[in-house]
Amino acid sequence: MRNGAPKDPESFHLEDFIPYRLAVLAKAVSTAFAKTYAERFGITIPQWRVISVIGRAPNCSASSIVEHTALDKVQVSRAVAGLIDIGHVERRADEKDRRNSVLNFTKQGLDIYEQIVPAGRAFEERLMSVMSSADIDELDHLIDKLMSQVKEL
Amino acid sequence: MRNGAPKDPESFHLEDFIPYRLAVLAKAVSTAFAKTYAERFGITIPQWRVISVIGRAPNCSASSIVEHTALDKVQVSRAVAGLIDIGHVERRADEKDRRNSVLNFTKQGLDIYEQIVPAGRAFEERLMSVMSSADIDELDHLIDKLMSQVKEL
DNA sequence: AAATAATAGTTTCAATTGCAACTAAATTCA
DNA sequence: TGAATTTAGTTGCAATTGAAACTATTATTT
Repeated sequence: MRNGAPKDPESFHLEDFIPYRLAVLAKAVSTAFAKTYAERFGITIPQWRVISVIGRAPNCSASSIVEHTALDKVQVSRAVAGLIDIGHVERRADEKDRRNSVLNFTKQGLDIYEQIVPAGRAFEERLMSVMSSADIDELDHLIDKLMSQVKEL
Repeated sequence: MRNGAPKDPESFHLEDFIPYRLAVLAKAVSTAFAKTYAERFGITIPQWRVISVIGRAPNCSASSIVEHTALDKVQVSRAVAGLIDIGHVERRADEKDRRNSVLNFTKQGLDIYEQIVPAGRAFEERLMSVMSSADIDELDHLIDKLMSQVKEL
C-alpha cells in the first residue's frame, strides 16, 4: 500500500487499537487484583491506594494522598471516610494548620496494612511470573514513555 | 538482601506497582482519547466502541457487539439506545430470530463513522509517535502476555 | 402440544461517581 | 486590621453504573 494512503474505515480493528487494549488490560488487572483483597479485607480500590500511602507516610494529609494516588480530593475524602468508618484509620487536625488532616492507622489498620502489602506484592509477582526480567524492564519503560506522551496530547 | 527475605511494608511504592501504573496509564489514555471525540461527535466511550464494531460488521446483533467490545450486555444496550436516540444507528429485528436485533448506521451514523476511524488512527499515531516500531511490537506482545496471564489468576 | 428452559435484550433500583457548591481555616492585599 | 483570596477538605445533587429481575422469543423436553 502506498505510504500515507487513506485506509478503509472497515479495516479498523478495535481489538488491535492500543487505547482499547490498554483499557481492557488495566481493567482486567484491577479487577483480578481487587478480588484478592475486596472480600478478605472489605476495602475498595481507592481505599487500597490510600492505605498504601498512609503506610509509607504516616501523619500525612489528605492532599498528600491526592498527590500520590491519582485520585482526586473527593475520592480521597470518601475513601478516608470509609476507612475511618470501618476503624482502619484515624484522623486528627494538624495543630499547625487546622485545615490539614493528619492521617494514621489504627492498630487494626496497621494490621491490615501489614497483610495487604505482601498480598499486593504476591499478586504482582504472579502477574509478572510469565515475563522475563527484560520484559519487565521493557514494560516499565514503555509505560513511562506512554505516560509522558499522553500528557503532551 | 537474602533472597526471599520479607520486605518492609514501608518500602512498598504505589508508583512502582504495575497494576497501579497500568490503571493510571489506561485512564489517562482513555480520557485523552475521549476528549478528541466527545464534544466533536457527542458520543461516549462505549458508544465509540459500538460504532467501531457496527462499522466493521453491519447488520450485527447486540450480542455480537458484546463479544467484540469488552462491554457487557447492559452497557451495549444503553450505548445502542443512545446512538439510536441521537440518530446514528437504526435497529430492526432479525426476521429469522426476532430476539436478535440487526444494527446499522443511519446515513448520519455512517458519516460519523467515516470521520471517527481516521480520528482514532490519528490519535493512536500521535500517542505512539515517540516509540520505535520495535517498542510498538514489544508493547503489543507484552499486552498480550499480561492479558493471558491475568485470565489465569 | 404443553410445559420448561434457554437466549437476547431491556428495565428497575440501589450504589457509585463526578461536578459544583459549600464550610472552615489560613493567607494576602489594601 | 479587615476584606478578599486561596487552600483543605466535605457535602449535595444529578448522572452513571451494576446487579438482578423482567419481557419477549425461540429451543428443548416430556
